[in-house]
Amino acid sequence: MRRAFSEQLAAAASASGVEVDPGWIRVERVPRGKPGHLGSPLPFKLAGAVGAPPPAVAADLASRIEVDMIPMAVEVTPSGGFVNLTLDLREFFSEVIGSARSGELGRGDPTGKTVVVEHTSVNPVHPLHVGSGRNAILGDSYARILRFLGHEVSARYLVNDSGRQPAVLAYGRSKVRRARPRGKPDHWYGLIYAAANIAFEMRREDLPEDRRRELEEALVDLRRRGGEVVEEVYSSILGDDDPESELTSLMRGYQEGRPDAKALFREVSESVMEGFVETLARLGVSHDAYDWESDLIWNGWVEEAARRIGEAGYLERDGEAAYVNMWRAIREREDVRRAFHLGEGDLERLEREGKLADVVPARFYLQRSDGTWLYTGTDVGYSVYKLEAVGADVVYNVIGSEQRLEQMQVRAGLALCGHDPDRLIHFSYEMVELVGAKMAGRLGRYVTVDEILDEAKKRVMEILGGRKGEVEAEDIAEAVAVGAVRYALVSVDPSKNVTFSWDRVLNLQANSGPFIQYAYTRAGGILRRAGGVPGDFDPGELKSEAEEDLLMRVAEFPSVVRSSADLMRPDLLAQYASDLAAAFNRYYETHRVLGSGGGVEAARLALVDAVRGALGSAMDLIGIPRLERM
RNA sequence: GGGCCCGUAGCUCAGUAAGGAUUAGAGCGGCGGCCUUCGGAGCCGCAGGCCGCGGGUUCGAGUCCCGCCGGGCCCGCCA
Repeated sequence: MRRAFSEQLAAAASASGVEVDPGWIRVERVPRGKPGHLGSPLPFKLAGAVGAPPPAVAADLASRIEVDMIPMAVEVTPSGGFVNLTLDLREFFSEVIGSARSGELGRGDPTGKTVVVEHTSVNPVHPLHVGSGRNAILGDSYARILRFLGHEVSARYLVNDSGRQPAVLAYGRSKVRRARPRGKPDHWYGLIYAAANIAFEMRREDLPEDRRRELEEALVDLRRRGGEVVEEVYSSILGDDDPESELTSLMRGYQEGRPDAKALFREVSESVMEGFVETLARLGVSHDAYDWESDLIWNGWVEEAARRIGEAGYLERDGEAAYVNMWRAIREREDVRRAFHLGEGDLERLEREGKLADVVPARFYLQRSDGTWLYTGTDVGYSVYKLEAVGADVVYNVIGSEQRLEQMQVRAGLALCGHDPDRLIHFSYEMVELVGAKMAGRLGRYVTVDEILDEAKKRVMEILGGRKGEVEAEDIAEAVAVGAVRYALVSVDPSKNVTFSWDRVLNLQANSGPFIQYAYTRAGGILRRAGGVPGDFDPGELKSEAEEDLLMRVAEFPSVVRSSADLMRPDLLAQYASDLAAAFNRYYETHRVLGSGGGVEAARLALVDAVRGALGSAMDLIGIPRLERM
């Protein structure tokens, strides 16, 4: 309908001598007090070209538009410099309500496109913290959104088990072979990893004094949390003759598939992953597949990628180490320039200003001189795997903004393997900071997703008091906690850094997950007490401003879903859900539904059901659990 | 040093993608009401803003362009 309106506007414009692209025309909701329902400021744009003042242009355009060609439209009126469209609200509402109630509003037909969303992908060396939580929740929400729009979505987790970090953990683990994990495995291994990592860093000869102090502080905290095990890992690595080369040989052994290394690494990584899966399941985050980095190496995908880059003529060696000659590639190939988002002439400009090295490092290393693969190398292999083995048309990598350069390098690698780099898209988000300090997994300093969920749940239990049976209270508290945490992490624009605050995450009032859940249960409550919604109703009975406003918001749902997908902004849906919940609460305070009688009651029940449908869909897309009672 | 991102009430954030019909909106915190016929995890009101600063483009700029200031990130044979 909006499209039909745009097309009519474009046709009218062309009749008066100006060609415009219908997609370029803005159509928005008309503010209160102005005529019509949808309006466009197009006349302002055209005024210059036509040589007439905007109101005259508006009148001219309005007179040329064929109202009959626009579904559900009754009238077109000029209003100042705007052209406004009046809808047949009865027909419009009847359609919106119908599709909102069935949950189909905004859902896309199958597109036949396969889309990979890689998200979470935390190295299995310490528990999930708020930062990884943001990734998991953004990624999971985005996967849900794309699925809703009709794409075949495969959500995937890259288990990074072959790099230096897992090797540090495995090495630390080897120092306390007999110890049995206590508590949740990812938390226990997190302590070992941090202890080992600190030991490695402490041995560096050029360690600056302030860094040493920081490490010592972290160690004190670790000892307090982990006791003997921490101490043993730390002191035995400090006492080793040459832990660096042992680490290297361990890593090489694993990448080559040596049985002893394999047993050690897999034991460690698999236990940590068990902990992750448990936490992610609590959050309602799911993956269709876990791809192990080591498998990609053993199955030859990584080697194959390197081979193709070599075949293309851009793989060079520095001893055993292998790297891509990026400058030559970017000079010679348009697709590699595109991988770095460089347009026509950008390269020349960078070269002229001597800034090429600042934007594009000359060498992109795939392999170390000891023959082991770097993360960057396996990532190129993985990207090829996603396109060829998984069959993705497009891949979204949900990865922190600090990996922006690496992601462009991988895109370049993909181009050199013969694929269009634009099929790999970096869904970037900024980091979560703690108030006083930065989070540092390597030092064991983080706020974990588990403790946030537990704390949120505890607070909800307090509010629930004795109101519910114990089992029911548990379930409700868990669902509310999940809603609170997910909302807190999904509701901020991914491009902004967020400072972690307990107040924000544990907020149960307006502008929160629980606020949305509450509005949803209220709507459900009305419908439940009514014992069903009459099949027949007349939307003409919905006459008040609040009702019109509420329905217009429901009607906006499809375009919000579309925007959140196109812009990679799941937060738009969180905002939408919160606004719709608030509008519903206001409506609830001022309009009695049950007992309003006859046709009015039937229409209001249908409206409530429509709100419940749209709100429920929005909640599903950002993973806020629907609750019937709370 | 260079590149990318961010800078809106005391605090946490919407609004910037496609500049428009507002008087720039929420929440938290503060103050005051609704002392609950559909569930009060709610609703209503008050106080609180040179939209970082300075230029420019435009009929119109929080939104676009340029410069500056402040914060974050990247520039590893780490991930």
